[in-house]
Amino acid sequence: MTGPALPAAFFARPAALVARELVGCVLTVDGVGGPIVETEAYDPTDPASHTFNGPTRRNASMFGPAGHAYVYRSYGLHWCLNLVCEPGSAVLVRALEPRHGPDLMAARRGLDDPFRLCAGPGRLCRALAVTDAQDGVPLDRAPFRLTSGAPDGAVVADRRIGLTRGVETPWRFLVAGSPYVSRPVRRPPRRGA
DNA sequence: CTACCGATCGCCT
DNA sequence: GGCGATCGGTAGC
Repeated sequence: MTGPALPAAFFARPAALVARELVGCVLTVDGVGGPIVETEAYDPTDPASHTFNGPTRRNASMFGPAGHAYVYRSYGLHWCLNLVCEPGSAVLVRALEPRHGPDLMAARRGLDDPFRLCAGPGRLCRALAVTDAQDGVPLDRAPFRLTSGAPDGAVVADRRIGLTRGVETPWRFLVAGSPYVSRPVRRPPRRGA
């Protein structure tokens, strides 16, 4: 795991672009993590986004500087990690390949299956020990490390998961055929995509 | 394999 | 007071 950290300028762009390019990049927290295989994009024009109705206490980090974390609690139980892009926009990190520190991840998750360890935003945060303690924290320094990398296969766009609004927006990006994603592609990739 | 359900709580209406 | 960018267990096909 070497190379420079992704700069803030990488993030200060439309979330869908950043989400697409983040697939293949290597994310670790205190050295634990691996290559990102699945992301989702959210922006303020999107009814599924936490920022759709403007700034609130919870989403404050999403209106903060690009290249910082936005961590929120989901369903009162789980933490979910986002990477802040343009104001009010962010990329949800949904899955990664548990390449670095798999034993620690397995211990934190109480489970052994490498294909389930980080397959889903809540599972990933549990495995990487991400909580609201990281909300608003910059991504270019400890405990985070985020470096560029090539995806292990073709990146395809698909509908996002678990939404009731904005369901048609194809802003989920994943490595086609990867066994580490939370769910396989629902809608086949369009030719040329 | 898919489907449903309960857990649990901060946020917003 | 209702609801959700989820997960894991259980039931059923």
